[in-house]
Amino acid sequence: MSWPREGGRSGPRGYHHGNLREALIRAALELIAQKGPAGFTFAEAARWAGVSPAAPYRHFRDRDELLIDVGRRGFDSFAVTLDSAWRGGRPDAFTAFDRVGKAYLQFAKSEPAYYSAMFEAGIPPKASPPLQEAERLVATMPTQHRPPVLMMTLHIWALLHGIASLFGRGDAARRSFPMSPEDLLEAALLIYLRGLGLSVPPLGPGSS
Amino acid sequence: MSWPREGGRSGPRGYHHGNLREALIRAALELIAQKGPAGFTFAEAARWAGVSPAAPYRHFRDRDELLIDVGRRGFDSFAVTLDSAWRGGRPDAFTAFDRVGKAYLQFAKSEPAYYSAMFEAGIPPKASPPLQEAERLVATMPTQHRPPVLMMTLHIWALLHGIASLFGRGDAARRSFPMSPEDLLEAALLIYLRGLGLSVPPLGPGSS
DNA sequence: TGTACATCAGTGAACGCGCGTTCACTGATGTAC
DNA sequence: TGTACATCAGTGAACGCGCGTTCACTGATGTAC
Repeated sequence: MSWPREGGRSGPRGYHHGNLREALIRAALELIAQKGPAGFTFAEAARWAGVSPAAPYRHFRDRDELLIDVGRRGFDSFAVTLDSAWRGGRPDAFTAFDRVGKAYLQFAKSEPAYYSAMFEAGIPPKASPPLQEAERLVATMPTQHRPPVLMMTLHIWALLHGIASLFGRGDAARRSFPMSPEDLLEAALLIYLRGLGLSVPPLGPGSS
Repeated sequence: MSWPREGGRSGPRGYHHGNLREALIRAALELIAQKGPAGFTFAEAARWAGVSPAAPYRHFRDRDELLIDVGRRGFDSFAVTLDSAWRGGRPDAFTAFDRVGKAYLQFAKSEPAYYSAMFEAGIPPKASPPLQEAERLVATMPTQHRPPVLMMTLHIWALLHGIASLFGRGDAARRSFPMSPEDLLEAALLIYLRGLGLSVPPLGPGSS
């Protein structure tokens, strides 16, 4: 919380906002989190930033350009989060990958606006971060047991996205069940990897 | 294609539409397929049905009531589709379940409007059809190998929803990869069930 | 079979609203000399 | 260090638009007798 001239109107702000571009992006995130990607308007973002409705046009050509910028930042931040959870694959590939999976769910929960801007606003995901992480896991497997890397990657991505979308969202779209998304994910990963012939830690309480 | 007085203006239609409620629902489906659940408007649905903007109020209290009706019909139709794919679990549970999974993907692809109205419009899914189908599969397993039924059910639902959302949608949100969603699903199911200790048919070409 | 009447399912005009977008403008900031 | 000026980043008024919604209305349909 240390960006200059933040939205809190602390002190005289003067004619120039100082950091309107950032303020608009944060406003968009706030509004998307509240009403979904389609429910956010340019005018409301301007109002939220305490600025006239014409001001955003100094920074974004139109509403879509702002939305795309939000999505792009989401992917960047997502990639950093997952990459840092991997921690060089230590102490072993499965543990590291489980961490990545949980970071994925955590991101979907704590940044629902980013998540829906990325996966529901129709923005092409370029090189999707989860793909790269899954490939890392496969690369640690013994060659003879190694399944088609793309297939396995897509399986795990689909599983993560499914769990995150159905059970792990931080917004109103969440469905609630007696199991936490994290436990659900860990169990599914163990079962899936065992099905591939890997020896994985036993499934049980306290393993998370 | 045999509903009375369809939108095609064939012959004199007269003052009364004849089947406006149905026409509005079909208009909503068309518009949702084009622009997503948030992009459809009451007024445009009326225009699409060839009727004045006030007419829909004779059949739906407001826009939301129409959307909820669409979602409800989607769930009904979804349940019928999956149920019929199960075909009493014949000739064996795995084959039947694979059929259900493919019917799931097929539904998401051929009815993207229903699918997004059901899972993205914030409508509570009540008793979700996929849950019931997964429970049927678990019920056929030998007792000693039977995993927690709810867990397995949620795993498979998440996998289906993930594959459908990321790779198998019929609308613009689809991502393309060299593997078909159906092959992806079948392989994932086999690996997962094998991970649970079930003996399943070998994975190979021609198995779909 | 006809007629009178109630009800149903539309019309179309009107309203207030918020949005996206433009325009000429102006206060604030940075820079050359 | 001061001053003149260019550029930047806002203002606020205005526009046309489509939406949701209401209203009194009217044509079409069904029904009692």
